[in-house]
Amino acid sequence: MFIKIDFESDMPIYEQLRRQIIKGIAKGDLEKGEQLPSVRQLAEDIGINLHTVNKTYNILKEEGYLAIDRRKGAMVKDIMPMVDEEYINNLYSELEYIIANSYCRGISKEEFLKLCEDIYDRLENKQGGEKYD
Amino acid sequence: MFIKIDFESDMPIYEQLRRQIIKGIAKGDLEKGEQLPSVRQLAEDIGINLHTVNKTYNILKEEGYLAIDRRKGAMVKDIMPMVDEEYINNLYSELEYIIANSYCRGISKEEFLKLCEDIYDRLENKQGGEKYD
Amino acid sequence: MFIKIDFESDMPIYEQLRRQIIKGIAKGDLEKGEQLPSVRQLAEDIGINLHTVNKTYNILKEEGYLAIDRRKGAMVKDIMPMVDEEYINNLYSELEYIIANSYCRGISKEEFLKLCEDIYDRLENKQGGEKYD
Amino acid sequence: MFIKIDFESDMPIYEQLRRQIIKGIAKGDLEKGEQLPSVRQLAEDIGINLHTVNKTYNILKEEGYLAIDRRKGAMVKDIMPMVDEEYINNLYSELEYIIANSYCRGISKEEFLKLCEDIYDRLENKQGGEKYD
DNA sequence: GTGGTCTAGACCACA
DNA sequence: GTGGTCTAGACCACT
Repeated sequence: MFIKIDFESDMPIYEQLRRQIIKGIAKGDLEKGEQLPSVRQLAEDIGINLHTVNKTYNILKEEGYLAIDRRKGAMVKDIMPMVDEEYINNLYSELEYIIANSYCRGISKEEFLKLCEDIYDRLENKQGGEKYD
Repeated sequence: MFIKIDFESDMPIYEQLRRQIIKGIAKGDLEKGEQLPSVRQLAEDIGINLHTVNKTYNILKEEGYLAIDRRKGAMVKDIMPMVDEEYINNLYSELEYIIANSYCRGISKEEFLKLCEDIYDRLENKQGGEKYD
Repeated sequence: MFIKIDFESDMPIYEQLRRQIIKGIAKGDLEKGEQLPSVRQLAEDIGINLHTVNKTYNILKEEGYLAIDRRKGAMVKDIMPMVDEEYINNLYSELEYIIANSYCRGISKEEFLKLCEDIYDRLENKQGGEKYD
Repeated sequence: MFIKIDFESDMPIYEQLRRQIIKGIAKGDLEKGEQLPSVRQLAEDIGINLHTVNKTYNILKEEGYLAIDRRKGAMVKDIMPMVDEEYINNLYSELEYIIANSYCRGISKEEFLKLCEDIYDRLENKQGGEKYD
């Protein structure tokens, strides 16, 4: 599994896990329709509590990333969650803060955009292709 | 004061306050060398406890945004904090997550970059010019 | 626990506690990776408020002495904090004052160096050997 | 005047001033019997409150560094304060902490002693000779 | 049970 | 008046 948890981070474990799964989906490491490890399995692999994995799965289900089937466990949805107004507002507010912070510290618009572009490009090229790394 | 706290938010008040002050500095609402309200004053204005404001001020001091002068209280530093390796790593990791999330939801690279560019432009034009709002 | 607080001292409790923990680490009373008492536990043992202990733990975390693990609470880091320029400058300035003060009062260079050497030797011999006290 | 105050420091101004005067005496910048600027004068020069200078002078008088004459103001005593048990205890405890901190961070005994020796040498050579700098 | 957050009120040091 | 410290007690998030 590609999950790495930093137990000394300020960020809750369930949130670290959530973000890594989303990154995994974006990168194509987790393909649409793919089944995720069971709560028990993943918890053991990472060395965290089973409830923590469960919490993450449920949040991702709420967000529309996962479907949870009683028999087959969690799987990546075929259709990704949509962009609603709330998402845009949060994104805007978050970016506003990040950019303000970077701007104050002297990171130019060009540098920042280049960084974002690189990250996007890496995603687009990796899509469904992590086997060729 | 230009501070708005969302008491329903999951984000701690001191962190909301911290971010708004950073945004305020980036926008030029708070100018370099400018004195901030006293912890008591600001706490009263916002309707929160003075310790919460104090915590925010101290974090911003640690980060290099504020200086706490024994005579005049908190003020915006003349020199903004630098970009160090830790900052870049955090920024990268944060953006990686945000972009993964947006990418999954179908926001194109162009849309995302446009959004960032707009935010940057708004900052650059506002800098030192909040009088013309 | 080996902590002794002087409630009459001008030095804040959290700072006394911080120094004693650092001394404890240096002496080997607290080993790398060792778990510290919970804030509540230590606060009760010492007879101070848990927030005061919490403050000390957080400062030591910032300094790189402790890691706060979400599962196990505070523990001594495996890798000690580095010496950076800021540390050297503070050390120099502090020693400059201490030596000036001692020099004025007639403490000779030899006496002073001997004192430092003794303290160093005591640390080096105690390291990992507090069982033989 | 050779005084530099850092208004953003955590150390109280009166204590910064006190330490710099002691350093000044040790270096010979202030000679025994020499008259110090008046409280008013020094306060104005440094840009601090007159009470703050007054507090420093009084502490240094208590410590035995200064004599305060109603007519001539403060002057450096001909005889420096002695080393008493309290002084030694404080010195020891302070050094113990400083050395523990340095030791943890990997500063070797030799490095530390060299640093102290350098500071001592610089004092001894400067004694009464700052004019030849 | 752990630490994190927030509130509240007190007292003190500093300037 | 300023921030710094300490106490106290409550609630919450996380595991």
